[in-house]
Amino acid sequence: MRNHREDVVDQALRVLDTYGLADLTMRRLAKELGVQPSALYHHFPSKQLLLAAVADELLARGARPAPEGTWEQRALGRCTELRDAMLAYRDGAEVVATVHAFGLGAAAPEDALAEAVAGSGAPPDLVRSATRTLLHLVFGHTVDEQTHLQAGSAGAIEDGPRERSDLEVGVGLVLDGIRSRTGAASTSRAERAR
Amino acid sequence: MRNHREDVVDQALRVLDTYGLADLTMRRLAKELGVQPSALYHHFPSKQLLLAAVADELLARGARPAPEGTWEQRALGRCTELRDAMLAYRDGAEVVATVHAFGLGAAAPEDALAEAVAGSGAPPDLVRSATRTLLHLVFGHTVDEQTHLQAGSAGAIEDGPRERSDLEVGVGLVLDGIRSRTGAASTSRAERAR
DNA sequence: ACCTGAACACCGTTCAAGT
DNA sequence: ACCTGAACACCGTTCAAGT
Repeated sequence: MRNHREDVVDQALRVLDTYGLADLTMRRLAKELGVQPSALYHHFPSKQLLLAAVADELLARGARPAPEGTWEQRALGRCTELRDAMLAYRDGAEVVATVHAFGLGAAAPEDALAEAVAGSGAPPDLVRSATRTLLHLVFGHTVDEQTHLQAGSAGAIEDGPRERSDLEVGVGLVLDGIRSRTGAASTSRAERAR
Repeated sequence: MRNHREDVVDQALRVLDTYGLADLTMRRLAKELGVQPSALYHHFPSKQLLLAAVADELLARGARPAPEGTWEQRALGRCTELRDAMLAYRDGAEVVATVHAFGLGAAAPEDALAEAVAGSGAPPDLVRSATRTLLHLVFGHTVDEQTHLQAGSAGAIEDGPRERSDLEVGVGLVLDGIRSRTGAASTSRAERAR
């Protein structure tokens, strides 16, 4: 029955998707792996760090080839890539958002988004702020969306299209904001606005 | 020892601020009130609904008089009001964000922000999307900020100013985005962008 | 390197019964 | 209306010991 780290993460993702985050407990996961709960601590020092690995793997599985086009199209592409990756697993958005709130999780998704935003030509400080703004927006929106999708799974009328456009509108507002700061005036207005 | 609903919420806020969200358990709260854990279920049907009442009270205590000025100034005022209210209690941002993610909590804070955003003259759909965008931004940012503030309380160098400006930059980007959609072209570009 | 067995110190919630 | 007492079905984590 000897498991490796990857087996544990893989089974955790399976438990998450099947039973939800509330049932993704160390004991439940151990049982599913045919092992004692204490055995998990050979692979991860805490549940929190196990969850971080789960979030990283979840996002890695939803990764897409780098988007092409204008920087706006690439930024929007990265945002929807994140959204779709989180929606692909039950409670995926909550897992990723929680891990991020604890300051854990890989930096790759944020870096990829920052690369696209940097394409605007904005100064580094603004790129950093704008990237974090977009990340918060995608996380918050997707947690909401997933909650409603999962709660309303019994409902007849699906409000998927409205949700989708809602994220795109939000991202669009931020991208417009970046453009309005980097486009017209070459005076460092963003610097003084602090 | 007979407690009312408000006594329970008040004590919960005290426990939250003193020991943090992880220690705000039904059993701990009951002990602090000099009561059996089961007694709390006379006042609230579940911990989740107790937390919702705690989040509402926390925001109510941080409420400020309606801000004046342009709609941008009023919107920013509402965002910083929310931020400051959450930062006033230990783990306040996490409590409010969690309650909101579960679809609970009062609508008043969102309504107040929506009122300011509506001052832009944007169509109702855009006001709704922009308001939710700002809310996600404020929650996400403040959870991050509070995590860092509490984690780095032992550190010598405080990065408060950078954090503060970071939220204001993010909000500014969104407000600029709204203006760019409602200002120049009166053609309903926002409608077609869906 | 990976796991067992047993324990420690907790959880949220229910329910019959008391005043 | 508000609370007690007791129970049910769980948690995350530690640690000595096994192979």
